Amino acid sequence: MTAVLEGKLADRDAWTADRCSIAKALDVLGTRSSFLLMREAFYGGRRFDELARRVGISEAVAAARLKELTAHGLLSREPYQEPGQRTRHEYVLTDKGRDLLPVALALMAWGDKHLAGDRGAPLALRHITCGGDVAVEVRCSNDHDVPLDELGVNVARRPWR
Amino acid sequence: MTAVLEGKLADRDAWTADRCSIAKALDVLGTRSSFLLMREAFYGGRRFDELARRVGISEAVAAARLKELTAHGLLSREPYQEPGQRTRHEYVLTDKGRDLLPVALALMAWGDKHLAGDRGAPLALRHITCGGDVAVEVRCSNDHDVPLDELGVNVARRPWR
DNA sequence: ACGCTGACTATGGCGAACGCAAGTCAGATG
DNA sequence: CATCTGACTTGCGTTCGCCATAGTCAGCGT
Repeated sequence: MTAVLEGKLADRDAWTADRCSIAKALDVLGTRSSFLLMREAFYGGRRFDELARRVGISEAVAAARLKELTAHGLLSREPYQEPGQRTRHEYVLTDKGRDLLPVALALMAWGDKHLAGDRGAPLALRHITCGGDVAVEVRCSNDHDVPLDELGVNVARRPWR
Repeated sequence: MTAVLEGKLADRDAWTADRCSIAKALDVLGTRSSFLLMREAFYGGRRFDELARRVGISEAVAAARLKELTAHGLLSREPYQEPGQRTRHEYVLTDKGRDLLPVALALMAWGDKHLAGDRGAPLALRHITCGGDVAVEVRCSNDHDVPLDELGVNVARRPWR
């Protein structure tokens, strides 16, 4: 009951996962606090102290993580000004950051299913335009659900040059 | 461009994310090495030294992480015996571990899109029963794709008692 | 000019994660 | 019985992530 390694990959000793995108992604989102800051960004958090407080981390750590996240391009630091206030900076999601949504929701769904206590999932997700429930799915281009044992893994065809 | 917080959640200060399933999931999968061990399990890795070597971590760390992962029920430690060999233990995916597939694939997809170098994604995923390409999607029960700004977040209706 | 507030920066300390190197232990093999 | 191998364990030192406290700095309001 695992994925099916095809082609060159069939010989497990002939390749290493050193270019693995999962590993690279984990280098960027290495820490709990980074990921939780992204969660707050999804929920609409923007201001420095608000983000730090909601995630429950010290300001020093928040500053460090936000610096990393902006350096990696997941958030951008934008100046803004409320009337009668001095100019400040807010942290807003970039496209790159927004593309993490499936990761966040997949993790949430897994936690809901396997880690939530007696009270079940704390949050419910809804598609606001149609009211349907929202889920993360592994699907193929012919609209099948793909379970692990039907998942084939290949070396990508090298795009020429 | 964020999720839409509905109901009680609309007042951001009236709730905390302390029961957040994302945070709980990150407590279990807190470290890079835990997650990469799960990746290897998806690829079919089972034996201790094989897992440690492929992930690129020391045996001491592998032992510690595998102990955590089995304690949390993501892997189970099963005895097995190859002919002419002594009995050993292998680490196999449980249902709980297998359910992490969407998380792993979502992370891989994100890395492929945003972190892969010139050479693009290193691996290609295929549905072996139909040949279609595989992707992770955020979808609603009426089969719409759900982008972030159409995602409504509510307090879950408490299942009675 | 002075204070206030939001957004940080600096310092010190702790525990967790890790690598490396060495040691243990069980059981099949010779 | 001695050896060998896979599966760990132990010990040590380093780095990393984090907290707590205190300090800085910019500019709006008075």
